[in-house]
This record gives sequence, C-alpha cells and structure tokens, in this order.
Amino acid sequence: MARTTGSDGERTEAAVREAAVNLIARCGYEAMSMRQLAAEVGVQAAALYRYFPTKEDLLFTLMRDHMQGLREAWEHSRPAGADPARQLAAYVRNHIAFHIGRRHATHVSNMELRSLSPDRLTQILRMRTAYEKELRSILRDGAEAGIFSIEDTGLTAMALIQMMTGVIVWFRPGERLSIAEVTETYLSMTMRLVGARMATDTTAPRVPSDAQSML
Amino acid sequence: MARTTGSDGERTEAAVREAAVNLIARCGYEAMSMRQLAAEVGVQAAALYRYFPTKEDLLFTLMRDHMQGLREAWEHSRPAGADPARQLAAYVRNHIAFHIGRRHATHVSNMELRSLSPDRLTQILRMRTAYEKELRSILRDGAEAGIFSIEDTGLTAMALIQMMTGVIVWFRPGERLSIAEVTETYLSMTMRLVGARMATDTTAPRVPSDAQSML
DNA sequence: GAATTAATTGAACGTTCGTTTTATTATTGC
DNA sequence: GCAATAATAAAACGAACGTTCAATTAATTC
Repeated sequence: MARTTGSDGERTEAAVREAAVNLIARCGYEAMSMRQLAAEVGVQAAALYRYFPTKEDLLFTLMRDHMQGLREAWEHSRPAGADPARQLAAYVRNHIAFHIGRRHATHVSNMELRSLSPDRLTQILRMRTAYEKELRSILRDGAEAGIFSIEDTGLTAMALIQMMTGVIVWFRPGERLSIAEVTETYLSMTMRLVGARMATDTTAPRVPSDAQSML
Repeated sequence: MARTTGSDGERTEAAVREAAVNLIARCGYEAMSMRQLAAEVGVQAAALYRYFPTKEDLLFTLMRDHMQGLREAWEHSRPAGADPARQLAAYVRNHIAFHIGRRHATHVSNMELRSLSPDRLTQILRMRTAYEKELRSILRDGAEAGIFSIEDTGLTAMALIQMMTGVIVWFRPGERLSIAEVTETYLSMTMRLVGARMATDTTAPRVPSDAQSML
C-alpha cells in the first residue's frame, strides 16, 4: 500500500500535532517514540517525516506555537491604558484561562525545554521572558503608583507566575471547582499577595456566567 | 581488569546517587543512559547493577529518599503547639530552605514521576500528599481561629506550594538575592496571601544574617 | 486520460539502549 | 598465606530507537 484514500496533508499534520502534545505530556518527549506517535495518528512512522524533519523539530514547533498563542491571547485581552490593578486582573485571568485550556501544551512547554538544542532553547526562553516582563512592568507601575505594596518586583512576578501556572498540575475540569471559581479565587489571592488597595473595582465587565455553577 | 584498588561499595553507591541526581536533573531520566551515569562515576555500566537492580529502581530510590528527607526536615522544624501563624511561617521557611538546598533532587522528584511504575508512583504521591496535608491543616486551623482569611483551603495550599517550590526554577545561589532574603520575602507574600492578621510575631528567633548583603 | 504531484507504506540501516553473563582482581577473615 | 567474598571490567544480547529510501497509490492538473 502507499497513499491511502481520503488522505490529506493538512488534516494529518494537525492530527500529528495534537497526538504529539498529548503523548509528550503523558509520557515525556524522550519516552515517546515516533512509532508510538504514528500509531496514535493511524499512520506509519515514516509518514511523520513528511511534516517534521526531525523529532526535535516537532517538539520545537509545538512549543513555539504555544508561546505565540500565549502572547497573542494576552495582546487581545490586555486593557491598554487601564490602571495597574485592572491590568493585573486581566493578566491573571488570561494566564489562568489560557493555561487551563491548554494543560497538555503547557506541560510540554514547561517540562521539555532541556530537549531543545541550545539556540532553540534560547528562542523559547526569549518568548517566555518577554511575556513575564509584561507582568513585572504591571507590578512596577502599580508599586510606583502606590496601588500595590511589593518588596521585590522580579521575585513577586516569578512567585505569581509559578502559582498561577501551577493550576495545571492539580486542576481537572468537572471536579469540585469550576474554572470561573478557580480563576476568581486566584485573582483575589493575587491581589492580596501584591497588597492591592481595593478602591478600584478589578472585576471584568460582567460576563453572564455560562457553564459554571456545578456545585 | 576487575576490582580496582581502593574500591568501596558504600562510596561507589553514594557517588552513583549523587551523579544520578545531577544527571537526571540536567538531562532528564529517559535521556540519561546508564553508560553516561557510569562514566560520570568513573566506572563501567555493569557495576551500577550491583547497587540498583534496574534503572527505575535507582530513580525510585532517589525520589523516596528525597520525600523522606522532606518529611523528616518538617518534623524537626515544626513548632508543635504553636499558633497557626507561627506554624505557617515554620512551614514556609522549612519548605524553601529544603528545596533550595536540594534543587536537583526536587527537580527529579517533581518532573520524573511519569517514569515510575504505577504502584511506585502511588507510593511517592502518597508521601507528597501527606506532606501537603500538613499545610492544609495549618491553613484550616488558622482560618477557623480567625487568624487567616482564606476562601478555599485546598486551593490555597496548592497555590502556596506551587509558589514556594517554584523558587528552584529561577533561584541561583550567589546572584542578586541571598537565600535569607528570598525566604523572608516569600514569607511575607505568604502571610499577605492568606490574609494573616499580624498581631503575632512570625519571625524566627533572630539569626545573624551571615552570607547575605551582596547588593 | 496521461502526466504530475501529494501522501503514504514497508523494509531497512546503523546506533544506542538497559541488562546479563562471565571472568578477574582487590580486600578481608582466619 | 589461603580461602572466601566484594567490587569491578569486558563483552555480549536482543530490542528499540530515529531516520532514510525506494516503491506505490491517490488526487490533481492539463
């Protein structure tokens, strides 16, 4: 056999990416074999090399797209010109929503960095640093404006990001808490952590809560 | 050649463990080969099997000892009978000190869980859960006593642990901040996060800050 | 409908992996 | 100093790995 009926490059590539994210998140990049991935997609291992020249290229592509997606999500949801408290609230909401929605991809991007070649590692880390810099800048603005009380901006930013990203470790959709509940709790923990004076209202323009309320 | 002059089982095993922690932390468990590990120790691969029957046994031993060390460290540093604020302060200090002191081992214990067999994974997770339970119980006590104001005890515990453990991702000894500075900043962030009323003094019996002050 | 291109198979290549076996030497106990 | 034991080397095993290549068939173009 060779080309199969109904085969389509775009669909196959998308299937490979999705299966790879799930497999790498579950087994780890090194432990996932190309044959295993191919079997998941329903194809022979050699077919994968039509879309990704090497295994590492596949990993890098997944990571790069994930980081670009994160940046774009933040660019679309940032309230330009708003006060620091509102900006911080938007950052927290976006971060948690994005990471809960893409748990597996986040796992891959955070855990498999060491399997990248040095210059590709640098590329991904640069994207990550740029994203984190946004948070530091919000914290600095708020501290200078006297809205937040923060001892060390850089350290606080790292603490917040670790705390928020950590959601993906334990959160499982459909369990005790809804995404909305988790997000709001994290938001209030964040605001307390940065010592925000809560004169300003940090809640987003009220969206009718659709799929929450499951307890 | 066979047995080398001056060879000693205990020393070799200790060297294997240390080299394994460092190698696994750097390259990952799957990516580390037994030959690579043996070379690091200065021995042939076959010699490793005198001490650990399989590669996974080695990993499990490292993880189990790490978790036991964490439990023992907490048992020695917990202030039994103290108020929740003091207990929380002790928990934070112990957690950060322990994890900064054993960055590589923590990395291994957190990142390589998926390489364990199901029942060994369960063993390690049980130890971890027991340790986390201590924190939840402190938070609950404090909340019930009206010392902390916490929305969700379980969620707050996970957020705090993720935040604190995250130190090992970015902290490098000898850089901008000393361990003592980092620890105290994290402590005050923690206290704000749980909404602690700071009537009680949470500072430890004052130790003269030795190797800090490098800025 | 013939020629071209896209998508995939199946087999193979050389390497490396975890592990086992056997032999050999250092150390220890008597 | 001689037996027993502890610690290692050296070589080998089969399996699995990432990757390549030639062949083959489906879809598209003209």
